[in-house]
Amino acid sequence: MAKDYKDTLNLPQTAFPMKANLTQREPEIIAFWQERDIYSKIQKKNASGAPMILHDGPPYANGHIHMGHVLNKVLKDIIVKYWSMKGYYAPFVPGWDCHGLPIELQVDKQLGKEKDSTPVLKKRQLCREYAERFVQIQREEFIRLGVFGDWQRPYLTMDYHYQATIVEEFLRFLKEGYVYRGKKPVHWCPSCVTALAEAEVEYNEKTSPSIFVKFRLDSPIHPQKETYILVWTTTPWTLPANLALAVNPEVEYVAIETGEEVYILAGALLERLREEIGLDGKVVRRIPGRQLEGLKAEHPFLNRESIILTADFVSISEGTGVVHIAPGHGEEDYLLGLQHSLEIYAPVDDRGRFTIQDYGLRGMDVFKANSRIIEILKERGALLKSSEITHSYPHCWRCKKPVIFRATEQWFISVEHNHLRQRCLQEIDRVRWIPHWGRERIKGMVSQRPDWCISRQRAWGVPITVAICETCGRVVMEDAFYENVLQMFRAKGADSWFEADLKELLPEGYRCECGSAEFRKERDILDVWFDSGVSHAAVLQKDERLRWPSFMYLEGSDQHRGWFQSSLICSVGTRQRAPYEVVLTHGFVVDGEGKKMSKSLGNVISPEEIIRESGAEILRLWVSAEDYRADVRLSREIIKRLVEAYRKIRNTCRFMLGNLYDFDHGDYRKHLLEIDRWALLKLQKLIKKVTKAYENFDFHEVFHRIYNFCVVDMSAIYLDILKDRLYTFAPESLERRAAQWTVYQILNALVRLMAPVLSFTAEELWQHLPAKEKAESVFLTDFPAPSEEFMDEDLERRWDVLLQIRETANKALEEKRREKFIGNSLEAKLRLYAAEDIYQLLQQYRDFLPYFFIVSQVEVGEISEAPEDSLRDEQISLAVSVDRAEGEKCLRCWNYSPTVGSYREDPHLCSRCHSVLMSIKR
RNA sequence: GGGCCUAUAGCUCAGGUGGUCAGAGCGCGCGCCUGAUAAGCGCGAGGUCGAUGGUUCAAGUCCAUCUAGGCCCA
Repeated sequence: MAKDYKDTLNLPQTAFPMKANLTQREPEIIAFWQERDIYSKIQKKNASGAPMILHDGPPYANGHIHMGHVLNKVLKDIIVKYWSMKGYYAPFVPGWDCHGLPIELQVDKQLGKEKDSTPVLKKRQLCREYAERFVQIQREEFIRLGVFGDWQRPYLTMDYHYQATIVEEFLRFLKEGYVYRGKKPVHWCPSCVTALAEAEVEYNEKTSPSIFVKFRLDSPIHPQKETYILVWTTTPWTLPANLALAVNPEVEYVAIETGEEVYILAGALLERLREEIGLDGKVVRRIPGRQLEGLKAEHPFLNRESIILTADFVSISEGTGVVHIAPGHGEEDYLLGLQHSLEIYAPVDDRGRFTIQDYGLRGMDVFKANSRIIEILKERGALLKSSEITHSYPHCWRCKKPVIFRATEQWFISVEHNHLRQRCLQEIDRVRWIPHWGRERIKGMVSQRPDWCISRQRAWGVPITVAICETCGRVVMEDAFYENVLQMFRAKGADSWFEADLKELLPEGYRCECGSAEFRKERDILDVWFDSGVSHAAVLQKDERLRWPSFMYLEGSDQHRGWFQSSLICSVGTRQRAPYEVVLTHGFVVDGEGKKMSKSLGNVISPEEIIRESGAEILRLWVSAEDYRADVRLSREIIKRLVEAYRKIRNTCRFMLGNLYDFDHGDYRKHLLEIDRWALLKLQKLIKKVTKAYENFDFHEVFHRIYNFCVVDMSAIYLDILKDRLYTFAPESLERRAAQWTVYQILNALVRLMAPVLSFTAEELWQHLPAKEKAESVFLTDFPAPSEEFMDEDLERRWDVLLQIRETANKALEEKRREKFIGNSLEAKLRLYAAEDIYQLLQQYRDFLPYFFIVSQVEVGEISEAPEDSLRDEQISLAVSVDRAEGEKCLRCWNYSPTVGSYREDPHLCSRCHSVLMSIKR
């Protein structure tokens, strides 16, 4: 029985487990961070560093977090951690958006029948409790992701001081003349009895009537026959509010003559309408749209005239090319109405019921009234055709019922006042948008957007704190009054407004300019987008932890219309500049096929299930691996791949750690072999690339670089080759120490490079990393900097060639393995045949080559000597052939050597191992 | 319907200014090893670069159209 030499080897030893068991370990690491208060220590350490403020956009305090939240918060966390390790002062103060309709509707739902009888303050209290609950839930969920931040002191838009700031900012707009009251058609939900913001409306399929109506022209173009202009609409209920008809000035219209009548419509649509509504008759005239302008038509069933106007928005892609205009019931109608001084007329009440007497319409629900209107048209002979169509129609995002467009009294912020729109556009040009197209996107929106409707007729929000004269309707503009309001808000929150007595807030004896002393409180509340829009003032400016303006806002691309824009308007309007220098946006989370995640498709993957199955670290890896500029895909397969990638990175680090168990921490840089220098060179290049990737927010490159470094440079090349040296050399030999020193440098840097992304694993590794002295947490260390000492381009060039030769050698070895000529590569002796440069290179590395190829022996010859059956690399004129290694297998190092058998007491040892054992014994 | 965006192997990603740019890693298949072992190593097979036209001597790479998908808006 031969001796077992295993215990004479230096095999890796580490307590760092191969199996991550993230689900269990992550909470322990979080507890470690919390107990040691690492976040605060980071802030203290960087207190004097240059500020880099990433201002957290507040998620809505409703529901559990989903993948979109994960993507967003982890991206922020990666950036903040990177900045922090770079020494910048980069605190992270998370926030929540707490007011608004969704929460109020949840509370209404819980209240059931009592919702209408519940006093407003009671309801607000319930809303507050509801929001509080989800703030706690989401906070825990965000912490669970390993996101660093001041979680004990987040900002909430319902905090009293925040609410006070909302009022303060609103008053700035008021005092500077941006705020006005006006009638304007807004999305109105008759079921929720409120105006809705754009963001509160969603488009779903709906079946509507599709009717063709004729309006009789006052001035017929035919001597005997009446002339009618044809109109198509899908909202018959808006016809009572019809005040005009619009044609496109650039379009050619035709008059066609039928039996008794003449009809006018767009020429391009004639053929289609012949089929669709059975229009017959021949064209008797062609009329440019602009010539129709100013003509007058009769309302089909009311005693009113309808003037013909021209408008560019009239399209000839459907209908008749003539649009019925009701300025009180449509955005474009409204704008056209303003231009021509039409009344903004909307005879519909809060609950969507008609307020006009005619035809018994009063009190009738407008959607139900459609059929009645159609009947009336039929009776009046004004209906040409009636059918139904299914089309995309706006619905209330909460109650899911169709909404109407209805002119009501609302509060607005004018985007034209003081050239606000222009100033915003200038700021947009100054800000850096990532990706760059974000600029075009928000620019398009800002240049198109209408005035901001900031009022809502709901309970859960910050009231519009104005007092209005009962007599003349003037808004009180008295500073003392507003000072009192603000004092009250700071002390008692927004609820106080609802119970406050105006008389106590107004200066004693205060009278309106008109002489009246009677005032009423405004009851409308502010749009929640105003709440979050002023976070720059409430948080960045007032919170001593932060600075105004911020460096970066980072949200999903939907926020071009949302928070990026409301923040911009709020900040430019009052402070002349954007609250951010850089805006970074990410796409949306979609499934493996690129489809959106939805319950109905059944393709939703929740963060909770991934964390439960694989750990939050896998989610973090997912965030960094994907290119967030486009939509981000998530599927079971993607997670599976990432789990495997994670294991590879972890195991590579574990192996390095295992080989450092007895490292003495001396400085062995003077004793490095060239391959160590090569590994360190690769490390420097990695540090440079990864740093650049972090700087450019290209996190998927961070992942790919680190991963490839682990897989290729380390695992497949350097570490594989290093095993012989680490295991078989004398523990304290300079060669082995040099290898350990190199491994230590690499691991120490690698851990910090990955820390912003793989935070849990980096911390776990850090705690296992042997060192004389080290920081308490990996996050209290500096981000690695490349060392020029190891940048050696000549070395790199030589090694590129050597590695190419190694590939060819591997192919040759594989061939022999297939033939069962060898198994382990150590059973082989390689013969390399090369010419000129390559020959010289190989000669130069002669002694190192067996280790490099992990074979027992290597011989180098001239290319001309290469045998016929050798494997050739055409690119570099190289030939490789494989023989059995000479000598016997050394039972210690497993290399084959003729020296095995030379030692009587150890007949199975090679000379190298023999001398190692001798030295150890000594 | 409009604005912005995306589309390279099964997966995640590379591919300045058009001319070895069709790549990497993973996965998969086939082996080796058993001293990183629920690990490690090697080799191999995979793509008409979403589709169709066009510009050009030459196009994933420029232009147009279309298809699919996403966000926002109507």
